[in-house]
Amino acid sequence: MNEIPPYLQDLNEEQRAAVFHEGKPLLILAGAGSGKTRVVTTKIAYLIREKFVNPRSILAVTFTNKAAREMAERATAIESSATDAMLRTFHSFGAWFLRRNGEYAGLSSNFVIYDDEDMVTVLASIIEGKKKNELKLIAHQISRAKDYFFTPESADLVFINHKSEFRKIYAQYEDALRKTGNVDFGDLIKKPVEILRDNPGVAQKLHDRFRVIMVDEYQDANVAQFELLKAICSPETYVCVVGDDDQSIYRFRGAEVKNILEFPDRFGGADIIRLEKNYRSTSHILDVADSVVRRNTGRLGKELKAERGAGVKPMLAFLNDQDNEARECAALIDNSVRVKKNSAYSDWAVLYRTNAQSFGFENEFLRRKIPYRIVGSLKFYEREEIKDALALLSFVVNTKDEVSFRRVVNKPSRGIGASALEHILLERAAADWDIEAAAENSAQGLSAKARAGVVSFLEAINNARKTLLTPQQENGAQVPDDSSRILKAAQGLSRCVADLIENAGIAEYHRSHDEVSGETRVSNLQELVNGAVLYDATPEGLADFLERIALDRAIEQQDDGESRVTLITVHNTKGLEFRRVIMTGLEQGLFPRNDKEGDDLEEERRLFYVGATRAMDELYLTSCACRRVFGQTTPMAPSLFLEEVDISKMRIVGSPPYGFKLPSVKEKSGKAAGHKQKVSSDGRWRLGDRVFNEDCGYGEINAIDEDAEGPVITVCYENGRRQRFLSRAQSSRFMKIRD
DNA sequence: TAGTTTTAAGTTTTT
DNA sequence: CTTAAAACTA
Repeated sequence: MNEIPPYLQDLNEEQRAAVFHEGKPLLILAGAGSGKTRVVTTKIAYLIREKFVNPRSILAVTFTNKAAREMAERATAIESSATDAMLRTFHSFGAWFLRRNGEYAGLSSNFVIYDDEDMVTVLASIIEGKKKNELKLIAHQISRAKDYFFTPESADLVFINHKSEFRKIYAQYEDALRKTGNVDFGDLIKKPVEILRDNPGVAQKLHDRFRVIMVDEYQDANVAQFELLKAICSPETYVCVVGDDDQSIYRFRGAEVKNILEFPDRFGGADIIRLEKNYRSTSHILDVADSVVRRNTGRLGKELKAERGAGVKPMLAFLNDQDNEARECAALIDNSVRVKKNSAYSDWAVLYRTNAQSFGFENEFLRRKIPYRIVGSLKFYEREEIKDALALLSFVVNTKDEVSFRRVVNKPSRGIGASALEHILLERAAADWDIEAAAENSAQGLSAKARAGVVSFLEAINNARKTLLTPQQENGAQVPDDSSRILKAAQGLSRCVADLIENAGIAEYHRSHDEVSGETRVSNLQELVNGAVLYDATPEGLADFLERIALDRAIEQQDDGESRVTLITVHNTKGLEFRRVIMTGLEQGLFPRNDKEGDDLEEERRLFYVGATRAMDELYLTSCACRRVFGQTTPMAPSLFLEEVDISKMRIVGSPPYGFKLPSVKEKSGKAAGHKQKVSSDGRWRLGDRVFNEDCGYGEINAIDEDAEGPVITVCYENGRRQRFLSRAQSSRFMKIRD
């Protein structure tokens, strides 16, 4: 027996088996916190170091950029040459492939990637008289179709939308998209599969390059991604996928759990290794998470064993409203960091179901000076001025880009209205679908005003292109000495981007348009410019920059080493862990979302499971009695999950709203617990009495305390409000109702 | 036709 | 409370 190298020593038996495994395809079923990232990164290092596999022939695919980065970091820490392995998301791999082989699908290497909003613009250009919401739905369905690898001709398209109209629109959309020379997200997966299928030579080259392929979070792969995986694997490729069916949370995006179930069949009798030892969470936390997800039918089922002991019980807090929730979370964190020696802000994460919920926490944390960072929050790249600037850049890169052209041609106002626009676009057919050429050729059909506008637009584009192609000229640097190269590296693309935004009048447009918000918009543009600093001032550099933005919208958080609380959506936490986690907003309609049922409800349960299993030491759940929605306070019922959860493993604080019965829990705990009584000392009130109040409606007496001033009564109303009052101060506005 | 004011409608989750 | 569509004015 060979001696075991140190980096393999702390692995358990199953983990080690997974790392050493070779030959047949391998499916690793890895529960939450069972060390699967560790297995993948160790395996990469092991293959390079012990099996002399060329790092360049290893491909590891993940679902988020963050996961890809983390994986690269950890693998490189063990084996430095792992830096040459390719670690990408599925989409980023698809883009990488298409930049090199797009010609086989009629794409040039400078395509840009359309987001959902751009899809809607394309649809709007081919369909008349549909509202934006309808177009959004169609765009969504086209995305789904591509996730399932359906073409406009596929018979199965009826499962997405049964109308024959949809088939027609999908076909027209594909046609319009092709003319722009660009791709949407779905194409990044679908087109590579088609190219590999139709061009054996291309496939052969790829098969020669990648001998080892690993997929992380495999439960989130959709049908098209599964097809891509098959297409990049040859019989000689070693394939290893890692996943957990209980953590599949992207069904809405076409993820198919059956990819996991069918993997052994589809990949010729794969070996299966289960990792069922959880090293992350204490057992009470796991029990709480498991008690909810076990209600799901149709799961592989597994016993996750906690290796860390029982720990403290998770806490469930019933609170009044979202302001209360923000304050309580802030107080909890602040207190913990202040009091406990071993608690830092960075140990904490506040989880929520929707991005919109982050606002309340941000405000409160700012007020209390609690340092935080927000993960995700796509808002920045959705701002109008940013989209304008990016559209301008996209058009410079690809002058067939109709979506971007429409967006910026008349911004600032150049007198080019709808009719002029249509005229220019009609000229495209004679100009090989190049819009810039079409605009040049369209002069005679336009009004004098529009003609002048077109000239000024073309000028701006041309200037931009000149700067991009010959960026060094402005320095007059004949000798390419070190200092000019350093200068170029430091300025990168950002100078060109800044010039372009100025010259094309985007910045001026926003400055003059609205004095108040104009300045913020211009400073947002400046931030975009700063982001371009690392990229070359060349068309390729620009294309790289745009791709990064399209595929990885998480704003680069500067790591100043300060310890910060993490604010994050539950979806975004996948693959992360925190010592202390607060899952907020456990209310019916919010989490789980609106009356989800069947498979959708099961997905929400898995989401709960993912969130809860992020916690290592402490888990807190909050549920509010009411919440502001559309600016109006509306009553909320506690989440269904709070009825399903194993309550014996939790501590409860506060009392649930009117009418909600926790399964087998004694009355209420908390402050009043010590001197709780059935009847008030003045005999006026009885615990559990129904009462009516003009302002709040029906309610129930929830607690009776005795004070120096006499009895204090607490009422919970059906609308979620709660009220405390002195018995003797109560007037006739209150009516008692006997059962 | 471009820009503003009024009115109606509406909240997932992400590559 | 915010955003999109419709209606309106210069």
